[in-house]
Amino acid sequence: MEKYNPQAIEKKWQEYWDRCQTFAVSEDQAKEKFYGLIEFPYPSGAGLHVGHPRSYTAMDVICRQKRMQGKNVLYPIGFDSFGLPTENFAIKTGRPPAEITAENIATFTRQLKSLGFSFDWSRAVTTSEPEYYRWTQWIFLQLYKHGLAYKTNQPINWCPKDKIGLANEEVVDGKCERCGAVVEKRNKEQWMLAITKYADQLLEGLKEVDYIERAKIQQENWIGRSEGALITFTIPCFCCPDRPRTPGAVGCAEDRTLTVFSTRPDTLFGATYAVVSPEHPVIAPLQAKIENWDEVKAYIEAAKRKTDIERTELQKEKTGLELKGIKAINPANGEAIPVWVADYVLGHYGTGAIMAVPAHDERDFEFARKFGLPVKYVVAPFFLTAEGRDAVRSDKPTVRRTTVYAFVKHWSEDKYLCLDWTKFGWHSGIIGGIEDGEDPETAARREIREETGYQNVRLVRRVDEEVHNHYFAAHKDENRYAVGRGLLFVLENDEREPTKADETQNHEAVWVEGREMEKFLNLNVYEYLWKRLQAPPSAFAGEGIATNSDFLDGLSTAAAKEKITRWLEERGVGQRQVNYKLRDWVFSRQRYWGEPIPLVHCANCGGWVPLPEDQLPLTLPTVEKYQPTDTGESPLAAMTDWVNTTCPKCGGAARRETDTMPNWAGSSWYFLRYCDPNNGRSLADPDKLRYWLPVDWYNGGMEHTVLHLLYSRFWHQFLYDIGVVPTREPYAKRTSHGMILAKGGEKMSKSRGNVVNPDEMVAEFGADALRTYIMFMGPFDQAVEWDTNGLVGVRRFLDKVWGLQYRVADDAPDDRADERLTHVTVRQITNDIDQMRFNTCVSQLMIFTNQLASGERTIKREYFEKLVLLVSTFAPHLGEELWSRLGHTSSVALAPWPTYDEALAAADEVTIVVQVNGKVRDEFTVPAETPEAEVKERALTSERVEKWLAGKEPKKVIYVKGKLVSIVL
RNA sequence: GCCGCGGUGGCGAAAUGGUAGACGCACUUGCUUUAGGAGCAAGCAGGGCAACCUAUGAGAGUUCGAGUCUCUCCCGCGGCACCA
Repeated sequence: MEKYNPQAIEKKWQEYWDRCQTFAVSEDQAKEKFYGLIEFPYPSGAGLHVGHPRSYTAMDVICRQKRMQGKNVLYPIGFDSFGLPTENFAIKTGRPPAEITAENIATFTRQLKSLGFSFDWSRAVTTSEPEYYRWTQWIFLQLYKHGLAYKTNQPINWCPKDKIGLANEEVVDGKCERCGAVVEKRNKEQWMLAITKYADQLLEGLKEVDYIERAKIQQENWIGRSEGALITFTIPCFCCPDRPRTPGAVGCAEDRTLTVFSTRPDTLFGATYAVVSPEHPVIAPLQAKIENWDEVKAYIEAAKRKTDIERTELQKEKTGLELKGIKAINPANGEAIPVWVADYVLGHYGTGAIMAVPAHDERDFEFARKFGLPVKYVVAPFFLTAEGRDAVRSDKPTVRRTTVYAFVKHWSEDKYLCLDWTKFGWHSGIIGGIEDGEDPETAARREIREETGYQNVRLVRRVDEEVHNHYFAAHKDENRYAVGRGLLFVLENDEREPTKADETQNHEAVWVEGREMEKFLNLNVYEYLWKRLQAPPSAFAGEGIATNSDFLDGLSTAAAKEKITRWLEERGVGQRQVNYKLRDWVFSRQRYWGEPIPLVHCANCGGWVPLPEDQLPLTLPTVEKYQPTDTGESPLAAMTDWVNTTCPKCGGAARRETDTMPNWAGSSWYFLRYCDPNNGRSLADPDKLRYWLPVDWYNGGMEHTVLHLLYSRFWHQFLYDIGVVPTREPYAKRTSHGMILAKGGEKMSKSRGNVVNPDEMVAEFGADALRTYIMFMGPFDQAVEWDTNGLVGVRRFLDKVWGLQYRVADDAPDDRADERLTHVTVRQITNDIDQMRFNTCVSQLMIFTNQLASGERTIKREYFEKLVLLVSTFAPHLGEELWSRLGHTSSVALAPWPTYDEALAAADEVTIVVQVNGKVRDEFTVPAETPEAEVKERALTSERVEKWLAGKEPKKVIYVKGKLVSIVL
């Protein structure tokens, strides 16, 4: 008997796959295709990380299964080879990035091949190769020609020490990733891609794809769509002070306007001040009229000087300043409100100005409290009782009432006077109607006296907003629409008069402990008011019914939004507006190691001229120094003979663009190139794209679910719109793997010295053991900690599988237990792979193997063959070796996926558990098809159960087929 | 603060609302072995002599029955972070 020697067999089969091109595919119309994709690696100098094989093995298992199930499987690989680490290494060593990249790719290739992935290596792409980036440049030109690429002055991250523009990814906590200097904002001309034009499409497309929920949510949040309205306030002139402030009226030519964006235009009547961001253009022209200009100027300048770090640190405490002498006229009611400047309002979102509604926005509320600005409630929380005995009845009239809801605290103890309505099942505080001419406080005092007899109360606190409540009042046999106010009193002493019988016939006054109140109260209005009175004052940001809002009164938030927006539009002082958080994509990098932007600037032609497509690729020239120049331009800018060129349009002198593209460019379309990697005429042949697209299943890291996914979807949707690709969405399905952490739950990193090297693991335990262990570690989508001991255990399992080959005998006797477990296992693996439940797959394979290995017996060939087929997806080299030893001459990767029979997987006997009052008291085994009555009878007559029955007659006996009998006494 | 994901033995973890802890690691005992990160057999949540009892972050609820469903809270991780 030979020993399992992974090092030998793994090498043997890797050479076999290379030689036979086992995994090379072509478009085969007769077969159903499956396109599995993993994020291609960035070939860093550090080599492969153990995190890479988690994703690659998982997709490899899936692809191997699909292949065995008869699909034409494309599982490609490539290298995302433009990037900063290589460039930084080049700057440090003076070696050309292309050379460094080639070395790193060689290392990665060796490492990837040593792990036995079923990649189609013949399709490998490298983004830094001119044959590849020729098409990246081509796509850019299409974007440019369709008006989606433009150059603009844009603040960028500037490192004052390195004198270089930094990409967002290079800024960590507001500091330069490399030198630690605090990053400044500087304006620089930048190429931008108008991804915001695709915001709605990108959002819409998410509905038709099968992405894990959190990836969708993150994309939605990033796009950040919000619907609302632009509302124009007037900043009136000073020349005609007596002019009446008619809402929406056209005034003097000296009037200025201030337009704000709000998602809650329904709260317009609650706007008590307006705020502009420090960079808002309305401020400067008003300089002469702002009485405290010096102060304002200083504030604005201080805000400009603040770095990102300071802004985030100072976030807790809001600052701001009133523009004294300036007022803004609310277009809805003509009210003049103060205008403030504050940096809690962002210059780049919406219009850079807001109407502040402190009653209904937490941030405005906080600001208003700090600066003593008024708070006006215009939305009332609304409770509609739709179910139960208090549900509004359509056959009864609704009566409108104004009501007070009062809580009365005991004079010394923490308990409250409440009403217990025994007949109606209500638990409330003191409640009563407000009579004509009464204010809520007087009404509450009167009700307290009438309903409880207590005489002396003192008002402690009131809830500012109205509360609306629509319910059926059983004691009056009518629906009530109650508009109420909440008040909290404290009882001063125990002076009490007798109450009239007719006041108290329905309810009884009771004392309830403070901590019991939440449980005691069972009417939603009271529960709400109780919580509101316990908590510190705050804004009510929810939806409800408009109040104190003139013609909006009584409307729901949705209806009020609609009505006010139309009203504003009719008067030309507002309009519907959709806003996005998403901003255009900064596409320039002042770097060397990226795709050159194929444009030239021609003074004669008056601007940018694209290179003709037949002149692509515009190759990256060889430079001597990779160091950025003093001006912060790309090293390319120093190459005058490259920069100075002729204009393709007019033939005159022109200058090349020296910015390069960001790292995201090449990875935004690589999955298209895989479909036709050597095409010299187009980025890929349309027929091939039509065959392979969309990607059926794309797995990658959570860190790429926002930017990479969004950028590549944007490019793809654009390419769809111009007819280059056949599908609107690139990826039909997207999943994500959890990270592999070092022992102790830390991230693996060179500086911590806790990096696990896959090469060492392969050398010691074999690639198959490593792959299987990585799949066994834990749930695929969760972070897991590395533990080499676990790898030892998996290696033992593979040893055991290996050993089984010597037990196979064609004359082995039938064994029902083996047969059943074979079918159960095939069924489970078949289903679990698709659910990415790889850890339970491996468990099941272990259970199956353990059973076959148990005892001293021979095993049937059929069962072992099925085991080998299943194991081959996780441990392909071992699978191939055993498969060939079983006498097969073609690759196990191309063998048909094993089948199972539901009937043979079913148990012949089942264990029935007997519960008495929910506790397990006995169990017994019966044939699977035993009738219910018989099982119940056996359960009820079992000796152990009878002991618990103690002669009592069961109230209920529940039977769950094949599982349990539950007896309720 | 908001959003998302988690919390189960010494550890990684299993468990269509139906016997909690499958499978693996570590550990213990025995056999075998010149040796081993080797093999085989048995044990392994806690308490109790036992019958049994108690256990899935805490507490309530729904249910004949809850790790699983509902609510409230605590803790950990990840993302966003004044987005009007």
